[in-house]
Amino acid sequence: MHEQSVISPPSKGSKTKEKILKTALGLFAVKGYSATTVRDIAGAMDVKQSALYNHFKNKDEILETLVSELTTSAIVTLFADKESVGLHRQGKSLLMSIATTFKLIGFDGPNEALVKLLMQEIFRNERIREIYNEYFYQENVKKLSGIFFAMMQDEMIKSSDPLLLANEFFSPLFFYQMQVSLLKLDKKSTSSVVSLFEKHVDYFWDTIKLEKQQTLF
Amino acid sequence: MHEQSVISPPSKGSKTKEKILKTALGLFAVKGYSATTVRDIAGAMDVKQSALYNHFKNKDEILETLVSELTTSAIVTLFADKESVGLHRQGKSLLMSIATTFKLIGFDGPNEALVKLLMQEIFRNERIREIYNEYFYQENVKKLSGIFFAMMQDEMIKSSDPLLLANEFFSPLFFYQMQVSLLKLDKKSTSSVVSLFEKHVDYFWDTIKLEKQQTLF
DNA sequence: TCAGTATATGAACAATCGTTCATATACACA
DNA sequence: TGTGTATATGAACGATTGTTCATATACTGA
Repeated sequence: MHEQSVISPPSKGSKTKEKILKTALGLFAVKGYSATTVRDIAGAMDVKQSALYNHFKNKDEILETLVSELTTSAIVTLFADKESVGLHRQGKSLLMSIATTFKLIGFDGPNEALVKLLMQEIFRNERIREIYNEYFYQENVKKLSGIFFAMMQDEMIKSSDPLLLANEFFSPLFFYQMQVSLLKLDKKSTSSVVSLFEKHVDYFWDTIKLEKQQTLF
Repeated sequence: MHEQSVISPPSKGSKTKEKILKTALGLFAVKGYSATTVRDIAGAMDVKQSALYNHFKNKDEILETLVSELTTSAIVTLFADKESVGLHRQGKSLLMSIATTFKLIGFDGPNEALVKLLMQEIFRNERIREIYNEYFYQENVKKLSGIFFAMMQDEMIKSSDPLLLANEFFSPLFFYQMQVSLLKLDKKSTSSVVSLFEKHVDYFWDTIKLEKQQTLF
């Protein structure tokens, strides 16, 4: 997984390049891409703007690099890589861990910035829409569908449309995460929204669970 | 409800001013506010840019005017003005009409553009966040809470936290509406998402409804 | 018809934009 | 230590930005 040429020393890694990306991400998330100038980015890292062009051929390439990182970012991978088949057996606690992942993203600096960047540029940048739709929405909803389907077969939850269930579980999490982002911008309290993550899982599980007998945990 | 001063002739209404707003809204929705130039707006209505300054003192004022219109726009008023106390008696059909309102906004030109403008600028514009939060989110969730509370008292639905219910009902609608907007940008089919509006109401009502003949205690 | 007001024009402005490039400096390796 | 490569600098560029303003045109009411 070398990001550059094979010849370049592996110990290097171009520290400045990463600093540019980190700084640019922070600014893009706050001011938006087109309102952020190259001088803004350079100024924020105490460097002249011409220096950036040793690492990126232009401003667009900075955005594109950040966007590329989205595909492997934590904000699109809600499930641990386990890929285990029996994942659904965890039942409610699996749903809770997914909800927690959603929640934590809103409180982790870099990931929070990525979400803000995504939300601001998704209406203008087709590539971002692609990544969002394919890696974030479709992929996760599909996985959720599979999990709910398996839960139905194992008679853990009531029988219904797994895809609908996946959407119904997913969309409030997305919404609550956005609410948290917005509240934090105005330094308002997020506690009431934060509690909704857990309440959502509680409520959701209560509505889908099938008690054949009392065999919980 | 005079929009201007009391002295100005009521028959007037300044046709160009409205055309500017309409044109600007369309461009802001597609390119974003800061990427849209005054020349873009003027050019789109076949006029020189200096002409705009007879109607607005600067570019910001155009945005501010559009933002002000948000408060009275259809996208924030999900409920008919009826303010009737027995609204909750409509039961499921009330929820369905709210969902339909959400759905239709995504297919009505001006409202769709307003939604896109709102979503793009909400992270940068505190005023928009205020309006969104107060008029759109808080107001509607509060009304929904009241409706669900009344439904509980009338034993139409199961007893639970009305505010949580309101959020659980509201957030998927918001999410699905955004999905439709995104799909339309790439001219993709929206039918599968569109069907989720109705499915959401069906599913949601099924989980909350209380069948009278059921024995409690 | 004419005066007065409202709107549109064309040209220009200062500021800022992204980008280039010759040059200076720092750094790695022999 | 010296040499070559990578990175940073300063200055400048052409283009574009929002905005102003004197002037021209269109429109209204008497």
